[in-house]
Amino acid sequence: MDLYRDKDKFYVAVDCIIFGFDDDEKLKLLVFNRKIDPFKKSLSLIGSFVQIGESVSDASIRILKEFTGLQNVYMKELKTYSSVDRDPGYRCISVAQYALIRVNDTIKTLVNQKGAQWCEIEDIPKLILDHNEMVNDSLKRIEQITKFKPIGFELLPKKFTIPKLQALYEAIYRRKLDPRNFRKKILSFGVIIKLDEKDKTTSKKGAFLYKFDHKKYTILQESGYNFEV
Amino acid sequence: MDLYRDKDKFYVAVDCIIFGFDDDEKLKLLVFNRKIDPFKKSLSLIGSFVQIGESVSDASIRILKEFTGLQNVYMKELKTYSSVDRDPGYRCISVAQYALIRVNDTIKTLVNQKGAQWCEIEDIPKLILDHNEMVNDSLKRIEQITKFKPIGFELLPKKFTIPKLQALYEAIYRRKLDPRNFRKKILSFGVIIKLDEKDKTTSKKGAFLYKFDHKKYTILQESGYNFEV
DNA sequence: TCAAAAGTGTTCTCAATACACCCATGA
DNA sequence: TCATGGGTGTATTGAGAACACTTTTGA
Repeated sequence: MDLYRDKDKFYVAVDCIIFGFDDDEKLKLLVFNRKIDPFKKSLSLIGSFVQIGESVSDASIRILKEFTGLQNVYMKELKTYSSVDRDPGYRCISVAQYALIRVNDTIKTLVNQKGAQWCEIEDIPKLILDHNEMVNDSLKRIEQITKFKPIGFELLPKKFTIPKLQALYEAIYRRKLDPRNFRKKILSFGVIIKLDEKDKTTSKKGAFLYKFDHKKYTILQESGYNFEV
Repeated sequence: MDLYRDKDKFYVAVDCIIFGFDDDEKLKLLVFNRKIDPFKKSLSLIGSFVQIGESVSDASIRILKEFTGLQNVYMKELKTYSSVDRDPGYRCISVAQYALIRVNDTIKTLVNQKGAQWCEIEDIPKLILDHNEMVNDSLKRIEQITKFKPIGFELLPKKFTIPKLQALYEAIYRRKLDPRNFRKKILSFGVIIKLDEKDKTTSKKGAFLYKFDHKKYTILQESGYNFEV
């Protein structure tokens, strides 16, 4: 006996809003150039159908790995998109997930091989279905979260300078920040460690490199210092 | 040709975490006494399968109306629960939604007729599947949101006193608040209007009644005063 | 020597907190 | 008249915002 036999079933998809940060200090979005139907030759987020033997989050981890080779990425659920007519072809519910990654050459190569590309946040093209809405909703969410949680470290290399970190936050907030206040606030979190090296690629004087203190961050989080939204 | 024919399909459910606030100044959760299989005689959240012709949010509005008679309720998506083994019987993805409502006698009667009941937040029984997890996640979320958004008004009658509103916030935060500071902060939002009436049911002196200024609230929200998380 | 980015300190304002007494009234 | 809950004001603290100059060094 199937108790649920008269219930409707749905295709369930995940769509990933993947933000990348590169040396050019601009926030980018990963978009996919569709080579097959449906929506051949259009742009979309990267996504996939959820398979019966995986959770929604498993599915998003799977496709993120496929397109970028990355695992253990900062990725969170945004919300579900389920309007009856959101996909005119098929009744499909999508769970949007946003992720933040640091872009390097390996990733760039893989992304290209997969037929995807990075586009600038200030200049996002028309995407299929409700994907532009998903991007806008994610941007809002990330702005909110960075107010309470030092989130940007996922997007930077292991060693980074404070001016680089500031550039990242400016890209996320889309406005300029005061360098003195920014430095003060970031250091007050107490989760970055100053190194003895300098990065001289962007100035003659050179800027000190820092690293993220994962241990301290974990301890802070666990001791009730709750950033999470 | 069905492009998606080889893709898996899922039962999709909504489960509603409905918080109610009553004259006894305690926050309550609406739970359902299951009279049929699966999980006959267990307690669960109220929920339903999403139907092919409705969105997830439509489904939650539908069942909230069925159990409480209410429409236009403050209800938000929490997140999806999709572990492969979350429901041992069937592969089902659930989207949890939380809602805040004010309890009155009409609602109490309807809730009882439907085989549901209110239980105190401090003393939530074992619920089926991952429903206890959903409740805990909602409580955290609501606590977060009330920090930035004057949310509690949904839970009070049209006319209310400041001490009542404070009792509600104390129920949500599960701690005592200072009456002077609370009053100052609430009034500083500028979204409640003092009336000429007093409520004398809880004290001899009586407390002034206030009403929520929906117009002003909407204007504030629209003019970029973004409370939303 | 100078252009260009890195680094530093102080003041001001505002919001959050802590805290104690008077008021009005029905019983 | 008094017990009960309603209502008010002030001082303190800390975080965030505004703001200008010095340092370093390769070109």
